[in-house]
Amino acid sequence: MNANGFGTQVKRGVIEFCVLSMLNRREHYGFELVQELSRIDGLLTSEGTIYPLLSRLRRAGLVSTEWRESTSGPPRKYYRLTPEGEHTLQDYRRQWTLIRDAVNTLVSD
Amino acid sequence: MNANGFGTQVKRGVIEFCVLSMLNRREHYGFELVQELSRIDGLLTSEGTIYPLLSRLRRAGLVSTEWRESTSGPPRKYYRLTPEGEHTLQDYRRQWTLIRDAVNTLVSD
DNA sequence: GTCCAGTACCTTGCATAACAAAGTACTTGG
DNA sequence: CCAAGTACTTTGTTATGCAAGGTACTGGAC
Repeated sequence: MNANGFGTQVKRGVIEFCVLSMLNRREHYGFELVQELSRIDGLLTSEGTIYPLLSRLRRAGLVSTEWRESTSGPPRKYYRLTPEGEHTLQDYRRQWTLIRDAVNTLVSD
Repeated sequence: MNANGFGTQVKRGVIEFCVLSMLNRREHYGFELVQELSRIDGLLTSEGTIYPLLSRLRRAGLVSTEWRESTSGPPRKYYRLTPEGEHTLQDYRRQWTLIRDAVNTLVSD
């Protein structure tokens, strides 16, 4: 309800969209997604958000995973979009554009 | 998770923002908000969403209410922004701009 | 050689909120 | 007189962000 709540609630919707978009560009591992998103003003997030999200995307068949060794730490689990994931992303893009424009119209004073 | 889920999740964040913006322009009663929002493509909503939201805004001190008779139906509960509500709206505007631009940058291919 | 920070994964529990559904009550037209 | 529209409210379900805590490996500082 307060200032923090707004960001939280909006992010609830857009984080999944952002993750799919990032995976559409190239594969990422989870920790990397957390770091890259958190570097962006307004999208600060944490492992407790991203890892469960990635599990859901996997269960839904939108991403596939592959373990790979790292030269400097624990192994990493890489995620990439499946064809179904690409299709879903397209759909999200349409919906995002719709909602974004609706909101911009409504809230402009 | 599916196509419907996306809209739901994004709306979870922006509906409150939209309602505050609409109340900033002029007072509205609840049913009216449901109808006006639902006319906008991408913001379809229902009474089960708006009435609890208005209660929360009232409890948080962001809106004030006033019952008024209608010439054509049951009495209406009108909502208007409090000074604190206006302040919160300003804050939401900043956050929305931040997140909107971040998402637009991220998801543009 | 031991300790601490960093990397990288995962899970549990809590709080929040959209929505469907059902309920109340008043008004108007057929 | 009763169905449909207006208008408000509440209950239960479900989803999800996040804090917090856990595991495990690596490398540098002391």
